[in-house]
Amino acid sequence: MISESKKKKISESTIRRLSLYYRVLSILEKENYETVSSKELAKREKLTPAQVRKDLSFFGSFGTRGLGYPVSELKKQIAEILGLNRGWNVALIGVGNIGSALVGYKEFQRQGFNIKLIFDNDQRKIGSNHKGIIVSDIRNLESDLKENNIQIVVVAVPATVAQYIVDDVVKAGIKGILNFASVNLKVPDDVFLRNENMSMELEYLSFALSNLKDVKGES
Amino acid sequence: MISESKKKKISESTIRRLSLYYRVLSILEKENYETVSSKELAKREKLTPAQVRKDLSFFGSFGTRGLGYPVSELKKQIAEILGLNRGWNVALIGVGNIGSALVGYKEFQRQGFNIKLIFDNDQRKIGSNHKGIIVSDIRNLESDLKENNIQIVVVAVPATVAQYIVDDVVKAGIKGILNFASVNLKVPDDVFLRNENMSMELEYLSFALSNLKDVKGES
DNA sequence: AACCGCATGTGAATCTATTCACAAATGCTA
DNA sequence: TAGCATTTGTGAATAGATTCACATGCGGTT
Repeated sequence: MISESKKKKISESTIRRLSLYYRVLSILEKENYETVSSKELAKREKLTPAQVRKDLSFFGSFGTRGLGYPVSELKKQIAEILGLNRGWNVALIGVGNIGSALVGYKEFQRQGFNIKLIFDNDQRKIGSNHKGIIVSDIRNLESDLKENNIQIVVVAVPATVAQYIVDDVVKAGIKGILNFASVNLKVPDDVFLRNENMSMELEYLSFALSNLKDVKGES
Repeated sequence: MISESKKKKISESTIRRLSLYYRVLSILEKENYETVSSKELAKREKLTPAQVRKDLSFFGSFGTRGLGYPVSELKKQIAEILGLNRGWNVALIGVGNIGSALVGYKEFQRQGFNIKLIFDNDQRKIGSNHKGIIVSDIRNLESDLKENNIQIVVVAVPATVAQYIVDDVVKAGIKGILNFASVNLKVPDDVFLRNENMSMELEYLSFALSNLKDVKGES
């Protein structure tokens, strides 16, 4: 909101680091820090101070020379940038292994992601109660998503059906999708799709352990 | 094993893309493709042909000019590079929401990651059976890890205790750790730590949806 | 009110990753 | 076996991200 002509494009890495800063700031706030330097912030997430300052500088100048950044204020600013304090209506599709875990995942609520609807196609699951939410029939997907003003959909269905599901999700006008299925989904250009590929990090470990020589480590 | 003096360091992005290639090749193999071009491979994971060729070229030359890459052979080669066909003994710590989901996550076994041990500190969970594995007492962590020749540990415990757990894991001589707790863990330089931060992707979506203008989308 | 120490904010320099572009090699066909 | 259509493999060029380095400005102190 601050700068009106922001034509600079922010890199993905910067955004991901904002998430990290946000997390650290939450902790610092609890530890009653008033201010924090880029040096300290960097140390806590194993980054460099210059990186921290550069990242933040894309969005404004939040610090005070000689002092550092005001913890609570900066946290608020980053929440604003990331859109975390507006609250998001989320729907989850698929109540299998991963789906069930996500329903109970506290971290999501904490960040303003509220799971409002859960879908499945299994008659035995439909109607059952998961943490206070009744599982809906996938056949009502499109209308339910619209009626409940859902903004983000989390897909946790088998890879074989994920594309069909996502096609329907897109039809319902959803613009943000988080996919846990291990498959590359096609969506229109105006839909944001992010993939959570849990095997990938294990495979990275596998590679690192198999090639100890030429690898640094750390995510 | 092929080249002896591989002093070139492979970038993290390249390794992550190898995972993607591996996934596509598995599918192509099932679809009975004999060969595949860098163009087709690229299309299936929304990358560029040059990127695919460059990535593979770091490890050798697997293709045939004019023809493309032999699907099964390349898949085998990538498995070798990533260390996927040797099989890994994995231990899971924490049988909460996420931990339970991971025990049943088929994708892991498929890639050669075999969960051999499960730990928890909750007396009600210890001794119980999860998909054929009896939950062990966290107090036996160090000895159990050693006795069972565990190579990779997956940490799915609350953020507040994750560092203590990891310290013990490191003491047991484990060199590969996958962390699901939302906290930055400290480990020695010779230990590979990867973080799976599930909120991060949602936060990215939140940012993208809040700033539709200056964002491209896609993970 | 002048000084000192500290830490930000940011252009410039460097380093890294991606893409380009083309020579080299292969299979196929006639 | 010669020619054509492909597609690899890779240096060189480009684009992008990170780090450097320092002028700038703030707070505290005397």
